[in-house]
Amino acid sequence: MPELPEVEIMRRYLEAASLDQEIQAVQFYDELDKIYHSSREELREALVGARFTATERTGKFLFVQISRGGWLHLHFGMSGTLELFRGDELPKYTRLTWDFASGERLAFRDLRKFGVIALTPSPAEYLKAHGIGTDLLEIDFKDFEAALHNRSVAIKTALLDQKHFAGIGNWIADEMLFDCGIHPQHPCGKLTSEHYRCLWEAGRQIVQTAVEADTHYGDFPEHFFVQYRKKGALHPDWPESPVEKLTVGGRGTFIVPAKQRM
DNA sequence: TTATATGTTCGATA
DNA sequence: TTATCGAACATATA
Repeated sequence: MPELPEVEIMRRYLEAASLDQEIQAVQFYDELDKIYHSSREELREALVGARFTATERTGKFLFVQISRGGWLHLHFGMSGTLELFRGDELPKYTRLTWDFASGERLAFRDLRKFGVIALTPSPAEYLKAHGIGTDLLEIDFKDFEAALHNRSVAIKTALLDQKHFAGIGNWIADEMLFDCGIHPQHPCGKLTSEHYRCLWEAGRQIVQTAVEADTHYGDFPEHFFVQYRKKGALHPDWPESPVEKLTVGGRGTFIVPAKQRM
């Protein structure tokens, strides 16, 4: 579930669950070591006996400051999530736990193992090394437009690219394009300034609404496209134009054909 | 059995 | 050198 709003909710959850608690142990449950981008030894050494003291987030990239120095980076991939628990019964798909002196344990769960757990000297350094742009809520319209206006790729592909602005994922991209009545395969650079303006505003509004609803889809407004994001579904504003599925940039993409013409 | 899933990275190609 | 495309990654479920 992790796009910008989901990661923001995770950031708040992690703060509430763990800030300023002593980390008594770190335990590893991914036998492939797939998601540990720092070694087990480095992670243990950096974290055991330390505390988390602050958090930061850019797009889908979460960072946790370590009292002893340095930062921990968390990325949730396609299926990562955090869950607080107690005792020996691990939540399903737990890949790592931080065990606090209080007896509470924080699990990093991740069915598909596309997540990342890594040490880094600072968020800025990590983001620069990975070519990640400004958070979607931070970028101003001028820079947003500049990042899009001279490109030839499909607009949806450009929205999903984290290089210039970060945080948009598959469902938010579809939501933005639906809001603005833009076909996802429309060449990015051929849109008008009004289109870019609409996308910029829609992106901010969608993210803010999703965060306010705790990313619980059931609490989203009825007109949110994500609620009808499946083949054949009928959006209440377009009952005569069933949702169609296509593939754009290798990603499943849903549109209301009558509203989103090329 | 085959396709798909809310993401990123890497190699090939233009 | 830069931009774009497609496959790959690991696992469960329809």
